[in-house]
Amino acid sequence: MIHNRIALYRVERGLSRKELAVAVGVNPQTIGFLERGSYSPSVELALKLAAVFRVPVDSLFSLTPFPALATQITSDHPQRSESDHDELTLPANARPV
Amino acid sequence: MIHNRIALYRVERGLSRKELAVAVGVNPQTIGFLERGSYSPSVELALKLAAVFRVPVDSLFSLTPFPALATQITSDHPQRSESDHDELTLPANARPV
DNA sequence: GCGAGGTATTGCGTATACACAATAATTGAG
DNA sequence: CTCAATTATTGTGTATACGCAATACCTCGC
Repeated sequence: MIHNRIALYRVERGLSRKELAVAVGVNPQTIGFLERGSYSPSVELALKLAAVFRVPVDSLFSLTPFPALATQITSDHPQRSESDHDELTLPANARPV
Repeated sequence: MIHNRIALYRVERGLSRKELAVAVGVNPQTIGFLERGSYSPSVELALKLAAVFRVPVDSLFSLTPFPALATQITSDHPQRSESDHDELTLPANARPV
């Protein structure tokens, strides 16, 4: 089971699915499928998505659920600590967006 | 086209293909196939491999060829800089939420 | 010489990632 | 309201990731 933050990053960057699809060279439906179901694309696609968002693959895909945003945001202008982007220690019942 | 450093990391850690295969839950032939051909496994498998080696996915898989070791090694006992493990194609300005 | 462990290679079967088409539902702008 | 853009959903087809079995090669220890 794979979890991802594609919808999150996409919306944050103000991209439509079609735009993102074009950017990584797949069909818009593939993006849609990726965002709602949790399915595991090829690393190639994962790398392209990560490149578009300019984030490491590990912050886009995870074997464990991503924590909900509310549990991560401590301030509107957080000073980044080094290890913010990885692991979770939180309940699995929290729905990642 | 996908490139990877699986053989490199595996040998470095002193693992056989069978051991690595067991560690990530696939067949030894799959590891062998991964190491010689350049093919693109699922992110799930990529994440598991990265977890075994304790390195980011981006340092294990890349859309562009990895530089030969000789071009990277500057000293037999390098002092690790913060961004050594992150790769060539992506600038290190990763901006996690 | 022998056998054992690691690897390479081939072939076949199955599951699934992804393409593509069509339609419907939703929302926002006019 | 109408129209357009985005998204959701369903269905079909193809390529390929991966499992599994069998065989062969190479190197090392006996």
